[in-house]
Amino acid sequence: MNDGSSNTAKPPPADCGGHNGSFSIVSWNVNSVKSRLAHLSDYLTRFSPDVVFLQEIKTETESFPYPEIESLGWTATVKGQKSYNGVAVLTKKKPVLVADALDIDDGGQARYLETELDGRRFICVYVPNGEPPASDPSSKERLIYKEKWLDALNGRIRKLVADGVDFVLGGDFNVIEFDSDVYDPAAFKGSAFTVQEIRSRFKALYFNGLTDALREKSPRSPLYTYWDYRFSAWEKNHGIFLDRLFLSPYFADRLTAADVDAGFRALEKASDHAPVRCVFDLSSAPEDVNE
Amino acid sequence: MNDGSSNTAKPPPADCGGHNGSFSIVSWNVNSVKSRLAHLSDYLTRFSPDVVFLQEIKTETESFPYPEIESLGWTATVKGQKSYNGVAVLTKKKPVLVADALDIDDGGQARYLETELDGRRFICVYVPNGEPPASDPSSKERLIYKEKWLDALNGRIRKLVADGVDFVLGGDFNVIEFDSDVYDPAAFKGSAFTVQEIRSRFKALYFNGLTDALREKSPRSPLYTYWDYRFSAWEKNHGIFLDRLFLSPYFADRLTAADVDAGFRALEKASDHAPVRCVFDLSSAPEDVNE
DNA sequence: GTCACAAACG
DNA sequence: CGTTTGTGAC
Repeated sequence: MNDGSSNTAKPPPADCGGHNGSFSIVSWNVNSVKSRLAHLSDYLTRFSPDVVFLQEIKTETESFPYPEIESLGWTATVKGQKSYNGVAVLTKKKPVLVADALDIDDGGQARYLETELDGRRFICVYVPNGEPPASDPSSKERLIYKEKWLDALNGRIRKLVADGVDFVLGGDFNVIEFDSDVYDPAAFKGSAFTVQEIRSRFKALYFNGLTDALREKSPRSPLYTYWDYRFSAWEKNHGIFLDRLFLSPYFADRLTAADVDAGFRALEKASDHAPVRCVFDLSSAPEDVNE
Repeated sequence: MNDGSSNTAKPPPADCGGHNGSFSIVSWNVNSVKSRLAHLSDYLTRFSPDVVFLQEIKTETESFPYPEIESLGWTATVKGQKSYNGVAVLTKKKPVLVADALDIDDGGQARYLETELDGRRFICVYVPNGEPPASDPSSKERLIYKEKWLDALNGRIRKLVADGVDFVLGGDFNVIEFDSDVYDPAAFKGSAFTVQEIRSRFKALYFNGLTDALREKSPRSPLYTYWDYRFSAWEKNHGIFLDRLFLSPYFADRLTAADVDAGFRALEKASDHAPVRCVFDLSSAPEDVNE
């Protein structure tokens, strides 16, 4: 069984929220921001993250619960869509909206949001799932879309790196990088989460010099961020590592901690994803700079 | 505006629940017993009624929430149906199921439940609405069904009275007896709630010597038990008196109180009907017996 | 299993 | 407005 005790949500350390140079960023696939408003408000109040990436808000931009989020002290930059997908970036100061889509012809699916604040980019992504619909299990259409989407993301990231931009790229990547990232690798063999066409495009992100914050710092093993609602997946700890925080070198050098707040998956009416968080010390030059 | 303050739910008097001969019966159209389980549990715990008539439980007999009701100390006798209608009688001791339908050919709509306990009958009814469907506003089919149903009910009641059976007949009668029983009589003129064919059949119940407990004892004026979910009907007190408790002479002679618990209509996620209650003193012979 | 949505009903 | 049912998604 899984009670999430090793990662149950707890009060923030005193240096959270930007004091003393501490800076924290969270990514959370909330599976409907309206249904998750109580949990999200609770998270914001307790951890006071500086930047929050939300995926699957499942509402249109105009219907985002701005009043509730703003009353807690955050401003929301939103790319919404009816029923499906939808991403948002919450920040304490109003950012510049750099882009609300990748350069891809996908009928305007709300999966990408790039914001800039104090010269840094905060990029929220919801990578396509890629599995065929139940009505047409042999269709490759969604897989091809996922491949194209990851190609476009790699193109964008390559450009930011080339331009020397400091950024954090977080979200639900819908990729199982290693067999050890899923409770039952055999069950996902050949799926859009594991096939070579997808894994290779995912790994290309690293070639741009990015660091996976959770892989770097989280003590959790196995490192899961998603547990299906069905089949008692949470109780059996049948999870998958899907949610990621990728750091450009500037942020990677200043990373102090990263973890999965699995306690939020244990709550009543939880999202099927837990929030993932990374913490930075932005107050001083990193240790290795002086070596 | 309507805050229900004159009838807000309050703790029961010390003699509730069968102590000292006090005996109480409630009728409540819950509009889905599953959706109303919290309110119903609250009601049962606070008022401890001896008999409860539920209408519009909107679930099949097997899907009734027996565990929750039984854990509170009641046994449920249920005539359920998928999606629509459905009636139940809750009692503290297991009753005999006398009938779960009237003698009428209606495709088995779950609208009638007659139980016997300690030689008394407790009869729960959900009278057909009778209004035509929106798709065919001139259809008389449902009105005719309502007429037939009330005829069958009258036949049944006549027989019980003739047999000298003591009983309480409670439920949602879907009849506006007098123009003063509705906030806007003009709006219901010619409707299946008020037309002569229905009112005359409804009034025939009285000819069997029954007493309307609420009309007899409730201080409420106007006496409403239903407020539409739409058009802010509750806030404007645009109500209708639809839910009734009819008493055979034995019960009428021992009636001590009857009222509408409108406070339950004021709650969040309320049913559109309030529970109606009558209280008896069954410990001694009634006053007028010795006169 | 938990979402969102669209009908139908009252 | 607030139920139920059905569909589709993940």
